[in-house]
Amino acid sequence: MPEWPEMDTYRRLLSPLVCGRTIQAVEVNREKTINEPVDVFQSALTGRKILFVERRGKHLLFHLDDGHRLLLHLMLGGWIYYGPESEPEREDSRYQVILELDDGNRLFFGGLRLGYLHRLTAKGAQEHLKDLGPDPFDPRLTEEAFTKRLGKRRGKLKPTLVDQKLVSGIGNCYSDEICFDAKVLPMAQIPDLSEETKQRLYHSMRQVLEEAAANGGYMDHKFSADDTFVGGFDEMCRVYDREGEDCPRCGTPIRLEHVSSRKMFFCPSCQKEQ
DNA sequence: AGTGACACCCGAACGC
DNA sequence: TGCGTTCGGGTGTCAC
Repeated sequence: MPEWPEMDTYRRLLSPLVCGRTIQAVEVNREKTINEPVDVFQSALTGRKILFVERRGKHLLFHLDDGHRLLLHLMLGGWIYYGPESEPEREDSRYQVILELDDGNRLFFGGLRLGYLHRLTAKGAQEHLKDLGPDPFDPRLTEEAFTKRLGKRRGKLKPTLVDQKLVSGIGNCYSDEICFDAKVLPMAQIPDLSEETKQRLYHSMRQVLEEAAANGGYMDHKFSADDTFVGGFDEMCRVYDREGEDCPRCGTPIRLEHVSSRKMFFCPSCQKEQ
C-alpha cells in the first residue's frame, strides 16, 4: 500500500532524525522479516552509524557506515514509527524489528507481513533494485521520454502504471488517482491513447504524487507521538476507495471494477477510453 | 510481451 | 458476542 508519496514522506521525516545516529541495539520479533540469522543481524548492526536515507521506488535504503545498506519494503500495510516509546495502543511485540538509536529514540517497523528489512552489501542492494524503472521525478524522465516509454507498451493502462519497470513508486491507489486526473479510464488500451492523453498522464503523475507527498500521503499510522502530518492525503483521494460516491468533477457515482483481482476506481462519465 | 494464476502472510472484514 | 472463514494486496515467478 505505501507508494511513492508515503515512502518519500518517510524519507523526508526520517532523514534529519536518524542521519548520524548510531544503532545501539536491535530487536527482532519476526525472523522472516530479515535475511540472516537474528544474532548475525544484531551484531552486524550494533554500533553502525546511519549515514543517510535514500528512497528508490517504494523501497527505503538506510546507508550504513560499513558500506552495507538496510533495504526496507513495507509491501502491504507496513508502517514506521519513531520515538522513545512505541505507540501507546500497540504492544512492542507487534513490531517485527526495532532499532534503538544512540539518542534514546527507537525506529519501529510494524505491519511487515510480506514486507522485509534486509541487510545487504552495496552490490546486493543494487542487484535487488536492478529492474526498477526511473523515478517519476527523475529529470531524465521528461514528458517526451515518458510518453515514448509508455507508448512502447501494449495492454491496459492501469496494470502498466503499477508496473515498477515503467516508473517506480506507483501502486494501486495512485494509479487510479493519476488516471482520474488525466481523464482517462484505467482499463483503456495503451495503443488507443492519443499523444495528448499520454502527455496528460505524465503531468498528472507528477502533480498527483507531489500533492499527495505534500500532504503526508494516505498512511493511517502516525509517524510519531506528535505527528499530525502523515496520512493527510487520505481524505483528498478523488476516486480511490470511493465507490458510489459522487465524482468530484461531474457528480457521477464512482464505479469499482476488478481487473485480474486488482481494484480500479474510476468515474465512468468524465474518464475516457482514449 | 501480455495475461492470468498462484504463493507469500496475517489483520480485518465477513458470515453464521 | 464469538468463533471460524474469506479476502486483500505488492511482488516474484511460472505457465500459456
